[in-house]
Amino acid sequence: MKVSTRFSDAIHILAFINIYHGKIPLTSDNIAGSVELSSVMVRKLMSTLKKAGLLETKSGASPDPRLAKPAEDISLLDIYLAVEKDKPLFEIDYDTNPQCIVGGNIQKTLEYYYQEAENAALAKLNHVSLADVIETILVKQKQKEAGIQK
Amino acid sequence: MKVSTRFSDAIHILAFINIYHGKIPLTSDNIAGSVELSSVMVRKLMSTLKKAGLLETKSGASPDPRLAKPAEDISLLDIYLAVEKDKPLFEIDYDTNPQCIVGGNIQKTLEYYYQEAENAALAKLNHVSLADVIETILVKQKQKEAGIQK
DNA sequence: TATTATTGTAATTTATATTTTTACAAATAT
DNA sequence: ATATTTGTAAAAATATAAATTACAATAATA
Repeated sequence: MKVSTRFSDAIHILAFINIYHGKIPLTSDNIAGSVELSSVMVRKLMSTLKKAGLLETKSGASPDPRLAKPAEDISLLDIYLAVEKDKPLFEIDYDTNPQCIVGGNIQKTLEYYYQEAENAALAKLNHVSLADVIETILVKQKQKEAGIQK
Repeated sequence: MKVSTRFSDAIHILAFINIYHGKIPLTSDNIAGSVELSSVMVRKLMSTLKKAGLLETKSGASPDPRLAKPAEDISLLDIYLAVEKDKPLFEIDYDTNPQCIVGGNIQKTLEYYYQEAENAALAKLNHVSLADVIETILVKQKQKEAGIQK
């Protein structure tokens, strides 16, 4: 399939809103111009983030979206779970021959080991806040402006 | 896109070969019957596993594929890297507006944090061997035969 | 109050990743 | 020799995500 960049784009949207709040009108069109996504996709993602309690938005003219809580209190895991729900990090093939010893037991076996790996990754995401991401973005921008290549 | 189950299927194939070696003819067609995958896909995956040094195969009639080393010495990470190569666990949207502070710096920022999370997951996979997986499958099969539901 | 800008959401279309199918030359056992 | 099977490529089918189109609902403002 097409590769999904929902998670990456959701972080982008929240960082953009936090950085540009009060500086430019935060319409879905302006945000879409930075993410280079259709404004409909931006609104869909924002709707999802709103339902997850990470974002507050308004309908109609002069919208003014803002983070529902401080960027320090939003972890990358919060954002990941908001947009990916229970999508597994490692996919399991559930369409196997149940008559076979392997085909009949591989799913539950892999579920266990995959879960361990997934938990380790999500725990790391839980230790990174949106504020960390924004700070890193701003540092990289200053480095760029100072002519420092990395 | 269609969801890829390459990793899951590759583990299945290796476990199947290990368990049924010497018991039934290990043709790609027989293996495909357990994985419920086309025999062409099975041969492709086996070809990939062979190139990665995990499997030994023969062409022609009476093929006799076998693990290239003991199942204890093959980790799930070895298999993952063989079939997924450098495919990232978390996708980054590289198509953003480079003129924007966020769009111009988000990729390198996320690469860093995503890498930490990915490494944590892959480290867990590195601690699980194909032998562990096979043992778990055989235990689950015995439980099933004993009428124990889990 | 009428007008304008924008959101929120659904339906359709398009793009693209993955698997399946088809095909066949090459390899090997019998 | 013949039959079986691999290894691999090309084309078709399938699945999922994003883009596009459309429009009613909402809210600012002239």
